[in-house]
Amino acid sequence: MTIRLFLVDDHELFLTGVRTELAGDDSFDIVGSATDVDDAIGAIRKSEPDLVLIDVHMPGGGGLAVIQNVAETHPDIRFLALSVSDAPEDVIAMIRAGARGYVTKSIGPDELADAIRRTADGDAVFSPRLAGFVLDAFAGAMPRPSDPELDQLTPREQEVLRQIARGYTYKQVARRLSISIKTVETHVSAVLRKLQLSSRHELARWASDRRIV
Amino acid sequence: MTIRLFLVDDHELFLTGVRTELAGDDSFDIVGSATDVDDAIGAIRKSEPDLVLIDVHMPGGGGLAVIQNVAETHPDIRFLALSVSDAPEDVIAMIRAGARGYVTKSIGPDELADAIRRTADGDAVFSPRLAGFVLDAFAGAMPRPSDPELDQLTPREQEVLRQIARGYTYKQVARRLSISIKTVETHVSAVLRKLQLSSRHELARWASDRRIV
DNA sequence: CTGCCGGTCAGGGGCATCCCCGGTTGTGGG
DNA sequence: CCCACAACCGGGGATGCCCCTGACCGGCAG
Repeated sequence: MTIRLFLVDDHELFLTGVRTELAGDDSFDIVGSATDVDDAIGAIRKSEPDLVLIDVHMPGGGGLAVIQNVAETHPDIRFLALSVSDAPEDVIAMIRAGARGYVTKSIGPDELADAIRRTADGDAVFSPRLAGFVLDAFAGAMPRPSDPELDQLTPREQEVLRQIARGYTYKQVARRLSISIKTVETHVSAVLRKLQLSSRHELARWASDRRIV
Repeated sequence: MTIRLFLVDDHELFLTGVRTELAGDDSFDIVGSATDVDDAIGAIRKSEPDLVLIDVHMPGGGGLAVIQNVAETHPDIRFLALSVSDAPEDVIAMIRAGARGYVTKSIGPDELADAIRRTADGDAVFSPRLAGFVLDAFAGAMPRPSDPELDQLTPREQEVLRQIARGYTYKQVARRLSISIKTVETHVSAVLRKLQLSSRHELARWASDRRIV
């Protein structure tokens, strides 16, 4: 059984690469390709492929827009995301939109062919580096990457830390959390001591380094 | 006269795309390719191509490391950077390292062929979107992007701003610049007023947004 | 010569930050 | 039952931050 494949990527050269590499394999039938979001949506609806290999970053909304549009009318079409990015935000966004797999462009031709086959079969395929964190992210209601630095803070201290990192003064934090200024000071002192920092400025840096906002 | 070409990209599929698209054109002779930094350096030294088409972002130092290594022994080999990124830092870094051109991967096959030919001829080739800012950056000894926000600050105020943005206290800034704390306060007040900000926290954010460090 | 501007500095006040000390309440484990 | 701990709340003090007013100097344009 051949897999009817559709390719979407705004880089023509990359498109050519995939097309060339998969040409020798007669288990694939490339029924079309597109280099921008609007073309992709229209052409996929017409050609009704089994699977769409789709780039994440494209002008006009990216792969996200394509998946969301096509899935409304054709929920049976599967999507395999293919991107240079291995950023958690991108992966999460694509999976949420409905992509059944996500591989980075550093993948080799053989692994790509295998990934396509397995995704078409119903598997969820991820590049090795991504697999771990995707499982973390979705296992049991998002139990966070568990930072040992952050874990030594009590829940309330973490809450105060987030507010301070956003630039609020003690007074503002107190009002937002409905506690007294003195309590905020207590928590901040504890946070600074536990994290070996000495001022709210360092704290703000520390937090932004860890994307806590 | 055929151009001896060497390809470097950690994405095999992209490599295939370029190779396939350029195969029909007999003005190019692709003498080799590599998918990582170390292989590239060795293979380029051996094959001595006229021009190297090189990816910017790669594990192990990226295209930068390749150019810097090869240029030491083979200053006659030209480099054309090819990247998904159109970030100024990347462009500047590659040009400084010695690349003779920089195009993004969204380029079409025909334009790529043309860019290679022109770079080999001695032209400096840039993707249209990049051309403007590259000229800005290098015109007349780097006269800064001249931020109108920053220009309304006196030189001394800008100096103090940088120190504050790095997280130093007034006292520390005073010592570092060999002036009194009161003078630092005066400058900071002026900066905050001119930039319509109200605290050193906002100032730190403002500065980090503009990469002033 | 007279302004004007950039850079320097001082006093004083208001508030923010951070630390020290102290305290109460509630929860859960030995 | 007691102890540890999280969360809450105080006083007081040292310092940092930010603003205001006012001042002095040197250079430069009108």
